Formats: sequence, structure tokens, C-alpha cells
Amino acid sequence: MTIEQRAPGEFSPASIFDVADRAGVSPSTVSRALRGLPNVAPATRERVARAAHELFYVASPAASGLASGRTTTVGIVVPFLSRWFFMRVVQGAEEVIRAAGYDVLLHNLGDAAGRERFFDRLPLNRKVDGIVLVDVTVQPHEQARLQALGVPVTVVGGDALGVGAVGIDDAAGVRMAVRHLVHLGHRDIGMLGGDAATGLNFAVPGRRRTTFLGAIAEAGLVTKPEWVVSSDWGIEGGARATERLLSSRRVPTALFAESDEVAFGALRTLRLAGLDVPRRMSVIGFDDHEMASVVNLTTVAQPVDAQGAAAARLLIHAMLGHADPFARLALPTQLVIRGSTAPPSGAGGSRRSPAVTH
Amino acid sequence: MTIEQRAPGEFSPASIFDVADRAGVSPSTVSRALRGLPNVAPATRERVARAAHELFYVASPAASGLASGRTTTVGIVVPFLSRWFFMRVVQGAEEVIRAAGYDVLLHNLGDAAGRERFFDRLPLNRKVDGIVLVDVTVQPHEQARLQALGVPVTVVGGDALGVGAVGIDDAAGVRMAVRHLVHLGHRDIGMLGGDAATGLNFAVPGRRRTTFLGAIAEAGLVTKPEWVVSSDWGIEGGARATERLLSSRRVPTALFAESDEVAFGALRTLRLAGLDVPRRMSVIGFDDHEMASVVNLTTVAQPVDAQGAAAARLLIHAMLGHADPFARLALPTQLVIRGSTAPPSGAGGSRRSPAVTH
DNA sequence: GTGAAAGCGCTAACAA
DNA sequence: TTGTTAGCGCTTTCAC
Repeated sequence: MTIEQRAPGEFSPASIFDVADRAGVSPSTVSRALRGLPNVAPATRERVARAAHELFYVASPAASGLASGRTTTVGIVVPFLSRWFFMRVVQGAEEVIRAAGYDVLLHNLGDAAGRERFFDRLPLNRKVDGIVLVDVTVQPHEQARLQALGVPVTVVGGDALGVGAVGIDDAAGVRMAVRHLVHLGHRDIGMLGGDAATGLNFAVPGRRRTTFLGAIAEAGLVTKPEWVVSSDWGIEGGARATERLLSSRRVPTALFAESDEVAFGALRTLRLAGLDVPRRMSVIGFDDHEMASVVNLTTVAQPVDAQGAAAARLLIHAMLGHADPFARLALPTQLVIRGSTAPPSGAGGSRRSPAVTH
Repeated sequence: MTIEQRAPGEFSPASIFDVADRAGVSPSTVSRALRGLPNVAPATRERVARAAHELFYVASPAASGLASGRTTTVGIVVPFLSRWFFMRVVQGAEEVIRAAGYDVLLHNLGDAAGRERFFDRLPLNRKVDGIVLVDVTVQPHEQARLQALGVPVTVVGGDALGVGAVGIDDAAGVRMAVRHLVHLGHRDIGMLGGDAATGLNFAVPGRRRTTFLGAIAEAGLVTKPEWVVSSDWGIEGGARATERLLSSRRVPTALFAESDEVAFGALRTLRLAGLDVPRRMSVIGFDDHEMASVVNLTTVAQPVDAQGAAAARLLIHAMLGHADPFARLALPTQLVIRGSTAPPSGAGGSRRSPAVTH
């Protein structure tokens, strides 16, 4: 920007030389003093700090980045922005990252094409010192690309080899849900999944379905193929999946939804179909979304912010060179019983007050 | 990073000189060719492109940033990350920003201290070419600080002078809600607000309350101070506000909630208090949150992604030097009638099927 | 504890 | 249309 183009009030920011002049030291000393490096006399440091403050001096990130090779920025990569889970993970990670003095570069994959572009073109190349990858199962060839970035990576809720990972014990959570239904007396249990058609191949969906089928078998039950139905993740997906399931000749007495958002969609469809929950149909979700208490949904709670925060901490350790970059962490899940599950209508047993929408 | 520290497979990325050598041209030609500048022979451009591709060359953002003064990054600043509205705005803006070739630096204010720090220290200084500010009312002294950044700013849903702004006609939306209740026959109408205690001074809360009181007066009604209650924004805030309101000697027959999330909290409290919605209490929200259809909430819909997208477009125009940086845009709102509003129990009139929670 | 000097990898005048 | 030449504003050896 040449001087003529500048707006009247605008003035070019102070450089490290300006600060050096004002403090009566050399630029290198300014640099050292301001970054808190050792080998700076307290009095000098003080003088430099004051000069910098008076001139509103802040080091140019581009210049120091170019000189040092560090960006003081970390990338957070999510499949979508609109899902509650991702947002909360981002929130948890953001807080830790900012507290550690880094900025957050947010990258939204969006769809399958976006995912491919991400691994192919590596748009975060040289822009970040580390990456938190949320809920993406990294394929082997993708992992190679990631390595080419030359920065540490941690993963939340995804499978990945050779990088730090934090998540929950998904299998334990799913089993918890199935057992709860079984203990209530249900023998006909369906499952509503996400997964289909997004092409983003994110980590969770497949895993939960496999475990569900295993848990059903463990309980000595069988489920029907028409009772295990996938659709897009989210409320609308859950609604559509439930519609499809309800079109079977015989329907189950209980539904396990892969996420609370899918469960919410199910609740809406069941209400519109006039099927009382939990009298005619029990529904259990997964997440403990903040809306779960509003719609009185029984669910498997997982700590979401905490997973983001843990991944960020892992990453920061890795960027600092300490810490095992291959660490894996599994946070606990917990059953939260509310009003959307009850014994099947045929059975005796205690009754819970029904779930209501508002 | 010295050569010894490098991991085995890692190799230093190609520089613009490497590409120049391989293509048999000078670095400046490489630069021009790769950035699509005019005055490059098609054949040359082609040769350069191939060389760059073969060497996996990508320009160092720090170096080109330092040389050009541009960052190809835009900052999005939000008060919180955990609120649905903000997320959707970010989503809408992100898409436009990325499509225009910029990266997104996400900055979360978090709380009052974070807000102050933001305007005081300007952490986005020289890191972005423009800023989208979400739902922040910019105070005059803050505006001066923003100007010091020397980059264009646009605001979503906030008041701000001298910068582009997009939002909705809040007043029209609020009046729509109040009139709907009045037409149903309600005369005792309360309001649940956010606002209190966050200290973040974000834009919307105060505005909606003022308009609400105006609309009540317009309708020739009166409301009581105990019926207009504020709490933290969000579900828990709405729940607490409703509890407080219900402790009045006489309660209204209808509630206008400042946001759907506040309304959700209200619905939960009303359910727990055994007050049937809409029979004993009508509730109307604001936003058309995706959960509104699940809990059957009547609400005033506003386009959220679209506001973020519009703000991003405004910003990009401003960064490119075209476009009026003072443009203001108001997107339309729309009443969405669902099952949470009905005539008050005393009155006659048509009945709607009740809202249900799950 | 401090300073001098040499880059970091690009872009942008200017010249050719 | 292309090449040459200076920087952009820091950090970082290496001397002192």
C-alpha cells in the first residue's frame, strides 16, 4: 500500500526498528525481549516493553512467520459446521488453543468433494503449526498426505494411525443403550443411523451400527434388516429413517438412534404418526445434546467439549515437542435416563411419566 | 527447523526458484503465471503450471503475505460458539469466504473480558484482510479501534456505524409475534429475554425487548414488570426466566421468547410445572431453530445462513475495493405457526392440536 | 547481555 | 512478455 492510498487517519504501524530506536537498543534485543527469551536484562526488557506499548507495536505475523517458520495458528477441520457435536468440539478445542496463544483457522470440509480437495491440495499447508481433525476416519493414502504437511495432527472421534487421538468408548456407550432397553423388557429393537449418502466417510456411523448389532446378539435377540435404517445424519435424516421404519409390517417397540439429533427427528415423526413415546415406542439417543432435556430424551451422554479440549492439549504438547504423538484417550460415557424410554406396552413393570413435547 | 530435526520422509518444500528453474523462466514470471495475472504467454503459463504441479509447489503464505501485504484470510468474530444462531451465521459466511479463496480465522469472544481484550489488543491485527463481526454492537471507542486495523468490517445482526451491516427487521419480527398472540385473543403477554449478566453487550437482546413493549402498547395492552424477565440467553436461561415468571401471583396466558432457545427452556419448565402448552400457556419463539419443528414451536423465522453469507459477500466486495462499505441489508422474517400457540383457555375460537414434547 | 548481518520466500517496480 | 532488483519485517546465528 503506497502512502497516497492510505485513508487520512490511517498510519503505518510501527516496526521493530522504531521500537529499537525508542528503547535505545537493537532490533534483535527487541525481538528477544518481547518474546520473553532469556538473556535480556530486566531493565532492558522493561524499557523495550514500554517503547513497544507506546508505539502500539505488534510484530507482523507474516514477517515473524517467514523468519521463524512458525505460524502460531492451528487448524481445526470439521466435516460440517451445522452439527451440534462438531460445534461443541470446536468450542472445547478453541478455548485451549487460544489460551495457549494460538489462533484458530477453521476449515469446513462440507462434502465429499471438499474432503478430497482437502487431502489433495492441503490448503492448510504452511498456514498452521498443527491440526485437530474432527470425526474423520483418515484413510491410509490420506494419512500420507497429512504427513506431507509436516505438522502434528490429533483426531477427535475418528480412527487414525500414527497420530494422537481422543474419543469415547463408543462400543461401551452403545451397549449401555441396548442393555437399558433390554432391561426394560424390549426384545424388538431397531436402530436409526446416519451415514448414508454424505460420502464424507466420517468416523462414527459405521462403528455404532456394528456395535449395535453385536450388542443385540449378545442379548440373545435378533433384529430385522428393515429395523436398522440409515439416512442422512441430523434431524431430517432421523425423521425420514423413522418414516421408512414405520412402513414395515411389524415395527419394533424400541429405537436406538445413533445421535440425539437423529432421535429428535424420530420423535417428530412418531408424534406426527400418533405413536405415543414411550408408551408405544421407546427411543434412546446418543450424545446428551442440550435439547435432550427439553424433549425428555433418554440418552447416552458423552463429554463433547472435553474431547475437543483434550485433543487440543495433545496437539499443543506435540507441537512443543513433548508428548507422545501417538497417545490415545477414551473419555467415559454415561446413561441418562429420561422419559422417552419405558417397558414395552405388553410388559408389566414400573411406568415412568411420559415424555411430552413441550 | 534445521535439517537434522526433520523426520526421515520429510523434505523441504519447493521454492519459487525451483519452479522457475524447472520451467526455465524467472521467479517473477512464476509468480505472475501462478496467480493468473495478465501478461503471461499461454505457453509459458502452461509450462510454469506443470513445473509447479510436479514439484508440489505452493507459495508460502507468510512470504507472499509479507511481500504483498495481503493475508487471504478473513476473521469471523462471534460472542459465543455454542449458540445455534452464531454457528449458522458462521456456516453461511464460511462458505462464501472459502469460495472466494480466503481462509477463515475464527475468533471467539467468550465473555466480557474477552471482548475487551479483542478491541484493546486487536489480536487479528495484520492477520486478516477483513472481518465479519457477528451480533456485536460496536461502541464508538471500539469502532475507532476497529478502524485502526485498517481492514473492512461487516456486521451481522449488530449495530455499527461506518461499516457494512446485514440483519433482519427485528422490530417487524417482534411485532409479528405479538400480533399473532393478540389475534389469538391473548391480553396478558409476558416476555422472556436473554441479556442479563453476560456483559458481552451483544446486539439483539435490548432491541427486541424495547420493540416488544412498543408492540404491546400499540395493541392497547399492558404488561407487568414481573412478566418481562431476563436471564442468560439459551435454554437454561429460558428455563430459569420462566421459573421466575411463574412465581408471580398472576401469570400471563402467553409468552414471547427472545429466541427459540429461550423458548425451549420455557417449554421444559412449563412441562415440569405441569402447565400444558398451548392450553394453559402459549409460547412463541424467534429464529426457527431446527429444533422448533421437533417441539412444535410457533416462531418467527429468520434466514440465518443467508445473513452470514450476505455479510461475507459485502465484505469481499469491500476488500476488493468495489462496493459501498456502508451498505445495510435487512432480510425478511416470517411467522411460522405450529402447535405451541392457541387462544387462551377462557376464549372460544379454533383449537389447534397441542404441542407435544418429546 | 547485546549487536551486526544474513537470510526467510515471495511480490512489485522498473527496465528491457 | 519477461527478467532484474529491491525490499516486505522479522528471527537467528555468530561475534563481541
